Amino acid sequence: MLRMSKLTDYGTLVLAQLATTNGQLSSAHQVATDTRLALPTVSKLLKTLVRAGLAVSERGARGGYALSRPADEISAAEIIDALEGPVAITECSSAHGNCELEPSCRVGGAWRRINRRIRQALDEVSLADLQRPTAPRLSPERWKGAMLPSNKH
Amino acid sequence: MLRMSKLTDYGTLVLAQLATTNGQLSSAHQVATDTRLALPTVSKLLKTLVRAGLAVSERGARGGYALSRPADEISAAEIIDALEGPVAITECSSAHGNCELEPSCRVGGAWRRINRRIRQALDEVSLADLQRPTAPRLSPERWKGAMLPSNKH
DNA sequence: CGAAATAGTACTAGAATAGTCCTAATTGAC
DNA sequence: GTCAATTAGGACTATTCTAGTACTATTTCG
Repeated sequence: MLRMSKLTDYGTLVLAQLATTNGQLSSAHQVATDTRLALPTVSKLLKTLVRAGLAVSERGARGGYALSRPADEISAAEIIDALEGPVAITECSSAHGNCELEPSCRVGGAWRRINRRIRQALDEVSLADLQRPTAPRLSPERWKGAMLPSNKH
Repeated sequence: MLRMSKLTDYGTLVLAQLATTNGQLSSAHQVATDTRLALPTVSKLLKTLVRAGLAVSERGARGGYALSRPADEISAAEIIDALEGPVAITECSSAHGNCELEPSCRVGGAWRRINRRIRQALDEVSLADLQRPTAPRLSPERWKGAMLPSNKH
């Protein structure tokens, strides 16, 4: 279905959450609560995001995470790159040499063009754009009402 | 990595092969030979493509497969739809109601917009274009801007 | 009838994904 | 200095998805 993994999706939520704190540190626990995702998952994602340079962290008792840059300087493409590697709809879209069929493959070039256009679309959208709701924004009170019965995981 | 499955990739090769026969029937065996893919795999793909309406088949001793329409009337989006279901980079990109987080999700709308653009890119490319790796038929200017320096193939 | 071909479906093995858990390192507070 | 809170890193497991195979039934030509 040409889709991102769930973790990438969750990672976007995590980043969007960090974008709301205006540079202040949030603990993994805090982020997990706010996004309603399981703590271990959020923790894993945050580590990955730090390693990818999209977030920064501070250790210790009052440590936590924050965005490494303003939300409008982080693109959707970067987020996907960070969480699932380079965008490539076919295996041969990004790198050469892995495909035995390549010498006789007549369609590779076109997929690469399509890939580039997808990449372009993802480059043009920033985290700030992702955060910006299209529909009227829901108030925090409304979210509480939508709280799930059991947030186990 | 935001990618299609291998089968979709192979399916494109299979369709591209059918597009070379000018409406004449090819047996699964023939297609497998020409594409260098395994026969059972090709066979499975062809069945799927027929069910999706992209190919037609004729049974019996001199049966085989052919495209259901001219190659320039089959879009990349249709091929992906046929082989891996609707294009949807996130689970909530195509349909509502499956995501528990949706009530509190602030990024869904934006992913849907991105999804629409990707879909658009895939709609604009036909099987005939896919087959034509070096020279896209429709307005070459459209592609030139996006050309990267090291674009072999 | 028998050979050649597609149709349909069920199954298996392997890979990738999602998620959890444990231990170490770091920092602030008392 | 010790304790508690927190991130870092990695190992591990369970589950889901994908790719590929196999088998049986059906159709058609000669």
